[in-house]
Amino acid sequence: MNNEGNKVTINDVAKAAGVSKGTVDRVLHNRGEVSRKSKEKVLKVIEELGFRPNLYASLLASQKERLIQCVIPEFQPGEFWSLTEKGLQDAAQLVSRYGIRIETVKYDQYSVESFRNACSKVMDNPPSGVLVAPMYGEETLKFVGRLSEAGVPYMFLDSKIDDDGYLAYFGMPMYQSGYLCADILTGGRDVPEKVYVVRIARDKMGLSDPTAARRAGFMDFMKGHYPDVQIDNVFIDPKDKAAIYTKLDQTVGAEKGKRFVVMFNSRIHLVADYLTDRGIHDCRVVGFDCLEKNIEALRSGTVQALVAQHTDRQAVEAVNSMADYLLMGKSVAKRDNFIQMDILNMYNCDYYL
Amino acid sequence: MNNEGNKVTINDVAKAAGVSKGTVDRVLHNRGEVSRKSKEKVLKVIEELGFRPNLYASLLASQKERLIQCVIPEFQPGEFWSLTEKGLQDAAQLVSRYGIRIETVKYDQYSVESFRNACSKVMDNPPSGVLVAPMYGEETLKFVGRLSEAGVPYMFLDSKIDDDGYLAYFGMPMYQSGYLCADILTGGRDVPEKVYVVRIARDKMGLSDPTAARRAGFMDFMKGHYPDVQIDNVFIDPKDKAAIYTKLDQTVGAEKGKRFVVMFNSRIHLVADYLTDRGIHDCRVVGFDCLEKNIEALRSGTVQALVAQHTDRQAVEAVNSMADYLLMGKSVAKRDNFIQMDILNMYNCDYYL
DNA sequence: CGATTTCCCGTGCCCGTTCACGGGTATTTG
DNA sequence: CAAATACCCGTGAACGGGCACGGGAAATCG
Repeated sequence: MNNEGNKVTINDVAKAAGVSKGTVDRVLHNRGEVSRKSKEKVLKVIEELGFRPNLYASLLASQKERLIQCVIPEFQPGEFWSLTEKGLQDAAQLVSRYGIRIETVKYDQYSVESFRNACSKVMDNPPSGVLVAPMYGEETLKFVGRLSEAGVPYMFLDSKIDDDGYLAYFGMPMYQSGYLCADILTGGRDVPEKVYVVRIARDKMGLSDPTAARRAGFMDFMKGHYPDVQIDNVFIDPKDKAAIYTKLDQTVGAEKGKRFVVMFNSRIHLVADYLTDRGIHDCRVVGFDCLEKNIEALRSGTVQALVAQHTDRQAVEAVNSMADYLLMGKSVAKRDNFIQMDILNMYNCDYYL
Repeated sequence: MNNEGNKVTINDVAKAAGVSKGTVDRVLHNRGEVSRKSKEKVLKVIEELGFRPNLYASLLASQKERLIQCVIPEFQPGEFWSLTEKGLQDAAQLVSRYGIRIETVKYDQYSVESFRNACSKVMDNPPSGVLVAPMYGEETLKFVGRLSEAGVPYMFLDSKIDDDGYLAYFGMPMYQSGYLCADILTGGRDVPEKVYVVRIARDKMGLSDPTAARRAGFMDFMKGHYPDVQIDNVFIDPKDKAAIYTKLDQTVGAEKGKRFVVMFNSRIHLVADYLTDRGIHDCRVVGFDCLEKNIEALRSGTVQALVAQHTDRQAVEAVNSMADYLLMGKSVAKRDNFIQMDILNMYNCDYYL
């Protein structure tokens, strides 16, 4: 019906419905000024003829600019979120020719205040669509509430909040990533009696740890497969560089022989630096995320494996489906999109980007 | 210059160059009838103003259908090439709105004759562009020669032939994939004194083995890291199902204790079936490619890891860049595109597709 | 030198939608 | 009953590029 040489134009519809194309257009974008009778007739004809507006003509004629705003945490070059930013930029280029502009609004992930400000900034001048990487549940709920009121569609990136107005979610299965990581760390090897779980992160007061699910997956795997292994948690505040070394000296560095080390956020390179400096080579080290510094640690052999996700691709997909939605009202195929988990080691990391 | 609100139209260019838009258009699609002087002037102005034709206007005006033909081996559902086919279908949907149609022409990879036929079929009605997954070097050279003559641009998929007229190549780094595979098979484990390299493939007379480079990478790794390990080659013709079992009984099945098994093509699931049937559970098995049957073997634990590539994504990228080329004469960024190598195990395979 | 050919180039319509504008009825108001 | 007000609806000019057509100027020919 609407396949192949679909030559049905708005004029055909108009003629068949006994009205003018202006009226058909008004019906299509239901912007009123049409009698109930005409509207029904037009709708029926559209259905019968299988009319689908020509995308090109439509976009050519309505040169309106659309804006997608993306709310993500701020970052230093090379940090985790920079890959997301890169994806957003790539996507921006792709959709720019559809008259869609991408803007990122950044916030300090350690400050609710800052997140709140970012949200207000978005609301000041409501865009056509919003992508948000949420850290603060409560605040995010308020934010998306206001978006809904304003009729602005939104999607979640990376993390998801318990809400049901969102159009789509793009992220990683966190629990499974922890499980996978545990398998890579141990798989088929003689496992030492002690495994160090290092956490170098600022305490976000009152904020749930985004890697908590990952940790849970890891723990469950260990409990199931190696119940006797002792797991040492090493918690370090990253403010003080020296503190990291001191703390690692007391734990990982204090022991001899085969040890396993794992981290759940993206900062495994800090541990790698430590191990290199101290000349420790008998640790099996596994971490997360494809930062440049982590890759270097892979290449040098200090870190054996990384579990990574193409957060850039994730961002691209999110922007694309938002664009599809805005441009042609096409709602997304899957609401929750889990991106693939990649295992990187020194032999395949060079082909990753 | 050409970023943001790029409002430069063909009329602006015409005015600035002191010609009419007709002339600019002729230059753009270099269809002649333009004096050398005008042409240069126009080209210069285009560069200076950063003019990029409006895709919509262009497509709206020239409603011509373009056809991209893809020559790939035929396959049974679930086999290696089915993923490529899927990618082609996905891509077809994406570019259909630009008036581009995708058609696949399949050939029997064990018959030169069949390949030759496929090529003639393409030449009978030359398309706007061609993607080809070549198996026969000589024949492919003849084919692309004829394509060049006809002015039809072409790209290579999966394998590359020694030729220099191709627009782009999308594939996997074969040698490195073998290296990676060896690392996964052995990495950090006690390695048995014997490793079985199984090859279940029809002999393509006179045809070079596409997995040869992979084998070489594997061997080099082993030579470098485990020079004392004996590597047994097990070559089986797949015609006879029983032959597979017989041969495996004589080799892999004949031994007791920890053994390693590896295959370089996509048929590791055949070995998995054998091992399951015989109740053998102490083999470490690593193979290639994300077939449904291979994934099942991963899930059941018979195969421990797969090295895979997103051949679907590879196909999508190839089609996209061909489309970009055809639509806007944009030549591809990278000529040789190596796709990432993925490591799959039972914990991440469910998130792969 | 006039006639013909070649080489270039400008003009104008077309593609299918969007949307501002203005006009024509039916209804209400003074 | 004329005038004002709703309420609907048709018209036509964009939007930016593709391309057929035809015509003017220069070069070639007889």
